[in-house]
Amino acid sequence: MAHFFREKLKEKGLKVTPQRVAIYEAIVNLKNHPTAENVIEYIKLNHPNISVGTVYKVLDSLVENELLKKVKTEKDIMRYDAVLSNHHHLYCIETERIEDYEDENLNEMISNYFKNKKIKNFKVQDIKLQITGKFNK
Amino acid sequence: MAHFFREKLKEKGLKVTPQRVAIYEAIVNLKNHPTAENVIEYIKLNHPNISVGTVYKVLDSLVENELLKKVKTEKDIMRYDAVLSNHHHLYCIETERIEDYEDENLNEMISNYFKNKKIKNFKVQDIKLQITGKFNK
DNA sequence: TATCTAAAAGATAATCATTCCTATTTAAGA
DNA sequence: TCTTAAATAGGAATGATTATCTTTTAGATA
Repeated sequence: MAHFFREKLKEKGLKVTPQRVAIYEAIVNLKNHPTAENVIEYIKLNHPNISVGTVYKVLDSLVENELLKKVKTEKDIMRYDAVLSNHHHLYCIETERIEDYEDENLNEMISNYFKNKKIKNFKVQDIKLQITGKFNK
Repeated sequence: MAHFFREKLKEKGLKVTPQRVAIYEAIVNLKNHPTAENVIEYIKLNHPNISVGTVYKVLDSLVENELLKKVKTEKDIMRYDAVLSNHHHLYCIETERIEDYEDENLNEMISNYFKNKKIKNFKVQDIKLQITGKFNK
């Protein structure tokens, strides 16, 4: 995992720094699509000297270089996702929980639909589902 | 339009104030899913005495009372939508443009799909598509 | 129509996540 | 090991949003 990340950084011409590795690991370990603040808090435990500004900068540059994804939320706070494969999200209406949802059949069905049905004046590049609902206890 | 809004306010037990009407009209007139700031700027033209705090408070309460919807964006800025019917959004990757996309057939297809295919431990309540791509010039 | 009252608005201060700035440090190629 | 551009630390600045407190007002009631 860390190895994959290091390789990806190199590919993109980014330096492999302990800060970047720690921040990436934080996102992976934290699960549930952490916010920048979640990451900062988590990072502090084992890397108390990594500065807040660095976390923001690293998150931005990782998103820009496609090593992380941003997840849209109802709230105005950004959350981050280390899963890069094409997937959708389940949003819980009761809690802040967000889970990944992968479904190849669904992807295929939708992609077929838009092969026939064109949207006027718009070229589709990517389709993501926000599936809102409730997790069973 | 303004009439519909006034009735809705009454239904919800909210007072019909000039501020609320002006802010609602701003959202409708501005099209393209304005931000709070867009609204503030627009409002200033004809209602220079409506305060910034009021705009935020009104937007919040209208969303809470389902007279407006929030639109998720890549950026961490919330945008607002006066269209309440079930619809999806087209996001332009080049500009900030967001357009509504209504498609009954699509809704039906997806809803059928999830009638059969259940998601484990999750009760689906609503599904929204974020369709990313490019508008033709 | 005048009175009353809770709700709403205004004004401004406070908050707080994010960005900016600059000196210092460091990854990694020569 | 040396060099240098890139990255980080630390802290100040920003700016959107929220909170607070006072004044105003919508709308119910008499």
